[in-house]
Formats: sequence, C-alpha cells, structure tokens
Amino acid sequence: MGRGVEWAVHSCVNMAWTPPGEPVNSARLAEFYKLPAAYLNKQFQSLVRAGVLDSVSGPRGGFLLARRPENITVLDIVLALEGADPAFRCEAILGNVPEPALQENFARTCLISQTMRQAELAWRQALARQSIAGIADSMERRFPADKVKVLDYLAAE
Amino acid sequence: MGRGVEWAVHSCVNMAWTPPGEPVNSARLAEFYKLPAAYLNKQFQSLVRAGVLDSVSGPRGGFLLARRPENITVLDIVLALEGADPAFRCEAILGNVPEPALQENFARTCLISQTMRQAELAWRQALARQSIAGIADSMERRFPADKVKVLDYLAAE
DNA sequence: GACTAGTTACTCGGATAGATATTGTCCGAGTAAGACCGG
DNA sequence: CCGGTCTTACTCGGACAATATCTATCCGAGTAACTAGTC
Repeated sequence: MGRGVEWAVHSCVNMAWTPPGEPVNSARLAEFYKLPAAYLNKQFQSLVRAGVLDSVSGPRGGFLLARRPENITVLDIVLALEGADPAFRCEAILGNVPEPALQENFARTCLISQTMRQAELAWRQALARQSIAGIADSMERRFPADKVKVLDYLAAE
Repeated sequence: MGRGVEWAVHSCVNMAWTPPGEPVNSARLAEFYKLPAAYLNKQFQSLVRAGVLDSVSGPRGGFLLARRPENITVLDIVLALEGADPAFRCEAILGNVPEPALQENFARTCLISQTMRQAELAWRQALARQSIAGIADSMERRFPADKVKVLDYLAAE
C-alpha cells in the first residue's frame, strides 16, 4: 500500500477540524508533517478526482472536504489513492488449461478467486466502518487541546 | 498483490491431489497453466523458504507440500510470497509534528493505524479460514473428473 | 469614500525524472536415476 | 545374474536483466486578492 494513504487520512482529519468551507493550504500541511509538499499535493489531486476533496485555486486557496466528514470513510480515501480494482486479480489461468472441459468448470466457480474476494470484502468493510468524522471525534475527545494546536499551526503566519 | 499468488495456490491444490510424498515437476505445471516456467520455479523457492513446500532435486524431482494440506492455509501462501509485513506501515508522521505534546499523544493511540490493522486482521482471518485441503476437496466434490484429468496430465510423458 | 481596472503573487494541475519493487530470464551446483562393467 | 561404480541428464537454487509501479520534483495555467487610479 502506498504511503500517501497515511498522509491523506491525517490530512482529511485536519480538514474535518477546520471550519467548513475554508480550504487548507497543502504546503502548510506538508510542513506540519515534514512531508514533501509537491507529492502531497499530487495525492490530493487524486482525492479531488475521486470526489473526496474539493480544490480552491489562487491566494488563500487549498483543499477542503467535498462532503461532510461523516460521509467520508477511510475506504473512500484508500480506493481513491490505490485504485478501485481489487488487489487480487484473477487471471483465470485455469482458462488456459488444455482440457476444454476444465475451462468451463473452473472459470465458473474458481474457489481461489472467491476466497480472495471474500477476504478483500472483509477488509473493505472494516475500512468503510471508520469515517473521518469518527476518527476526528475520537481524537478530539481524547486530546481536546490537540485540535486547537493543529488549527493554530495551520492558521498561523 | 503479486500475480504469483494465484499460481501458487492452484499449484498447491494440485500437489494436494498428487499422492503424498510424490513431487510435482514445476516445469510441467507451468506448461499446464501456460506460465513462465522459471518464474513459477522462483515463486516455489519462496514457499520452500517459508516451510510450505519441500523440494526434491535431480531426475523425477520437483516440489511437494511440506505438511498435510489441512494445515496449509491460503494465508500461509500469501504471506510467504508477499512478505509477512503488514501492507499498511504506520510511519508515525504524527511523531514529526513540531508540538512535543502532540507527539506523545498521537503516537500512543494512532486511530488510523488501529483502523488499518483491524482491516488487515480481518483480511488475514478470512484467508486463514481457507485451507488447501478445503479448496481441493470442494473442487473435487463439484467436478470429480477434473482431479483425474489433472493428475493424468501431470503424470503423462 | 466607493467603484473599477490592472497588477501581482499565490495555488492547483499535469507533465516530467528518479527510486524501488515486481516480473521475467539464465546458467551453475547438486542429485538421483540409469548405463556400464566386473564378478 | 547381481552388485557396484561411473556417467549422464535432470531439477532446484540463486545470481542477473527488464519492466512496471511508486515516489518525488518542477514549471505553467488559472485565479483570487491586492493596489492604484478615477469618479
């Protein structure tokens, strides 16, 4: 899994903390986390294309959540950055076997493919259960001062 | 996920079908599935290092399951080929933030890392539930003739 | 003081290199089978 | 005919390229804010 996922989730949590409608400067975020600014920017572009973020150009521009944080899941972010295709692609190598009879049987009910799909489904469901709002709320409840500090840092200067 | 996983699982199922103690020729398997022989061989080497397969050198050599197929799960194969490290590596970028107070708080209970770990755990559990024996049995029960054909092809010539 | 036009600086966006992991290939070390020879 | 030795061919094993993907960087297009000038 790409490392940009971690950055993106943290960034989205911060965006959930900022006042709605107010964009967050991506360079400032990168500085905050000591990340390569241009690359973080590139990751955000993928999120914009996926409809997770909106972008604002020009001075005092930046990125902001495209919808309410309750409706953005960790899965949305992962799929936006890693691609929506399943990690396990069944190439149906059993369709290549010399016996035509086997081709039909195997292709229809490839148990391996089924197993992989079930596992990946469980993985996606676990990620889909966690929303950005949920993470942001939990963090805020545990460490109330932190949200203020983050916002101060992003707003300062 | 590497494509070798699919090959390896299919191959292990076939090995579960062959008489115990009898190695399967890897080149013959590759020919059966129309796969690059040398690369399949390379994948098997990883499985040998992981203790999933045993290898037999020399004429009439090949690979065979290192333990009973009931005790080999799909997860074993995936971890052997993809590495046992979790796909999501928490780089603890929150440990880089300028505020020392935040470092401590976040590092201890990084909810994002927790979410990712839970998801991956669910994924692994799903894969660990399926054993090679289970897949082989299901296939055989559904299409009894197939096992015979596969064994014939591998044994022929 | 308020409005408008022009300038400026800032931010996203995609196009462009570099690093890393994956995929694929090749040849040598070791081995077991089979051939050959002698008893 | 049987046993032992030697040769031989076969298979794994790891070292070596090619390719794709991920990571990182740079500069241009577009935009909103700011400035200056005018009414």
